[in-house]
This record gives sequence, structure tokens and C-alpha cells, in this order.
Amino acid sequence: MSLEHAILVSLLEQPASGYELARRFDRSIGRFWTATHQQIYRVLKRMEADTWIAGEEIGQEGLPDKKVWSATPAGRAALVTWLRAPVQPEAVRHELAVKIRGVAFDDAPGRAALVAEVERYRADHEATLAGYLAGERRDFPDPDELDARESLQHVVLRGGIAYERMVLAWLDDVLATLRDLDPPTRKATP
Amino acid sequence: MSLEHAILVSLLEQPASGYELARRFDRSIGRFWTATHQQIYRVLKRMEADTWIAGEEIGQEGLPDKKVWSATPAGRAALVTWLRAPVQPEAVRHELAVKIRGVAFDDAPGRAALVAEVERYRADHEATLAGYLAGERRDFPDPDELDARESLQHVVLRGGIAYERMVLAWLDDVLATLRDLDPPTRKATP
DNA sequence: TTCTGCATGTAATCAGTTACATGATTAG
DNA sequence: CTAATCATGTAACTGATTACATGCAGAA
Repeated sequence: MSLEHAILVSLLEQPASGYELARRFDRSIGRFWTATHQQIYRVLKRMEADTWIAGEEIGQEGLPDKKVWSATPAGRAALVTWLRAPVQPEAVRHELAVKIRGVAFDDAPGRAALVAEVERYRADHEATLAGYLAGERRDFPDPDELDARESLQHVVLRGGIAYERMVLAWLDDVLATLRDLDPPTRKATP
Repeated sequence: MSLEHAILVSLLEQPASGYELARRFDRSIGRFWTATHQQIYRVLKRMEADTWIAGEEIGQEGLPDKKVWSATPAGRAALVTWLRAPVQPEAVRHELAVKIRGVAFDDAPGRAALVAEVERYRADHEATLAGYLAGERRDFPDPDELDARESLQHVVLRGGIAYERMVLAWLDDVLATLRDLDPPTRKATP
């Protein structure tokens, strides 16, 4: 129950239209909170009804009009209330872990298919890490010269980087373990 | 859409009643897939209707009867089909990261409250790590003597351990960052 | 007698996903 | 002429959570 709060943080950092928010949820915020545009528009309506946000129509030349939302003082107060409440335990859903344990009940070709899939998955995470590192160089070139907001953004990004590095190391461990189950047989050269 | 598959893996590893499954989802499987007993009973019904599982009534002395479920060949086939499908990208939901970025919009007492909350959260993860390490010593005392199923269980557990270690290191980084925002002022001794 | 553990569920609600829909502009 | 980007939504459905409910056994 905190898509509202993620949106409030994003709007306090910078007011935005629903469309712009959806793009942020594909990029920076999406690192730790995902949401589709459908969901965002629905929640924005609810937040407007609760007077947590207020919108302003902006006409654009050559582009459709948009409605730019900002957090109201009431919205900021709601965020602060939530910030001071205990952090809820995360609901863990790690599909790959289920598959790894499940592959004990498949045969060698099935295990080989999982190896290929883990390799693909690993490449995705390698790309994600590269993207984070590029973002870090771009947005935080001088980490000693940051204001409070930037320091906090940076430490969250460092969390993403640490997570991706951990995942990559673990996936190497997984690949080695899977390959050990079906060791390649040695053949005499023909 | 894979609570079904997590249950199939668990039942293939060892048949169980709904209640026992719910406890597993609080312990070992819960490391990478959470589910409440209400959800489990509902899904078990659906799986029975799909003939993925079959149940046997077991009368117990001094305890209520229970229904022990096993995966059928059809269930195993459904699992294998799912195993060979691509892994879906995970939906990330990291509430603490939202709070860290959000605390830029709170005052010093609010930041102090978050420090306290992060410390509590860190203690939880330290306990989780200790539990994993104890489980590793108990269940995998001799890591070179494992069959396929145990090797896979072990590599998943190592993932949990790596995750918890990464989280603890990051939380230390977070705490240092939060404390730097409000450096303690030096006072003359009265 | 109160609490914990064993054992199973229903009902209501909420959050999130998927599918569908529209319409303009700009770049290839 | 097609695809991508900008911009906003509705409707239907599925998955997950929360609240409520029952009942027995054994321990404190």
C-alpha cells in the first residue's frame, strides 16, 4: 500500500504528469518500485480526491495537453506520517529460486534449458548493472559534493549496484552448480 | 502466477498437508516465495481440480485429521513445462528505498526516526542471516557429499545468505549516509 | 483457564495485471 | 506508410491480503 507514497516522493522531487511518472517508474524509481501507467492514473485520481496532490493543465505546442501534478502540503504530511511508521517486511517472490529447486525433478535436457535461461537472465542483470554504473557516473560524478537529497538518491543507487553485483556472483555459483550435475563427458578425439 | 509451481516443488520434495505447506512457506520456501495458509488452501483446491495433486486423508491420534497432498504425474508435467519457460522479470517493491529517498522531505527528528527504524530492520536481517547459517551447518555439514536435489537446495540457500550479507553491508552504508546528514554537534562539557 | 499448536476453511476487499481504446505528432 | 513517442484513460480479471470462524489437545 505505498505506490501512493512512491508517487509522492517522486512528485516532491519534481512535479510530473501521469505519463512522465510512468516513465520514471520504468527508469529510476522502477529500480525499487514498479508500476504501470494504468495503475498510476488510477492512483493519481484517488490521491487528487484525497487532496494529496493538485494538478495543473499545461498546453503544449505540437504535443497533447498534459496535467502536471504536484504534492500538496496535505500530501507531504501524509508522506511524513508514513515515513515514520515501521517498515513492513517485504513479500519475497523469487521465481528463479523456485525453478532451481524444481529442476531436481526434470531431466538432463531440462537442466540444460535452465542453464541457458540462467545465462540469459545473467546477461540482463549485467546490462542492468552497467546502466546503474553509467547513471552513477552521470548523476554523481563528485560524490563528496552532494546535498541531502542527492546523498539519499546516491545511497539508494548504491544499493541497486550492490544488489546486481550480488546477483551476478550468485548466478555464477548457480551455473557452476547446475553444470556439476551433468558433467561433460570426455571423448577420445576421432 | 507460480504459487502453484512453488507448491508442486515442495510436494515433490515431500508430500504435505495444507497446514504443513503453510509452515514451510513460513520457513524454508518462504525465503523465496511467501504465501499465507488461506491462499494455500484456495490454490490446493484449484490444483486438485486440475489433477495436479491428489490428497489422502490421514487420521491422527490426539490430533485433527489431515489431508496429505502429493504431486501427480500431471502435476509434475505441468511443473516441467513451467520450468522450461522463460523466467519472468521480478516485480521489485522495496519500501525502505522509497523511505530513504522520501526522508529528504522530512525534518531532523524524522531522519532520526528513520535511523532507529533502519537499525531495527538491520537487526532483523542479522537474525535472518544467523538463521540461514545455522540451517546451512545443520542441513549441509558436508557440502561435497550432496545429491542433485541437495546441491540445488544448497545453492538457493547460498543465494539467501549472499543476499542477507549484501543487505547488511548496504544498511551500514545507509546508516552512515543518514548520520552524515545531521552530524552530532560537539558541546563543551558543562 | 488461558495460551499455543494442529488443522481447515469462508468472505470481503484491495492491489496489480492484461486487454482494449483513442488520437495527435514526428522521424525514418 | 509505418513505427515510435506523447498523452490519457476504461473494463475485466486475477492474485493476495485481512478479517473472521471453528474446534480439539496439551502445556503452563
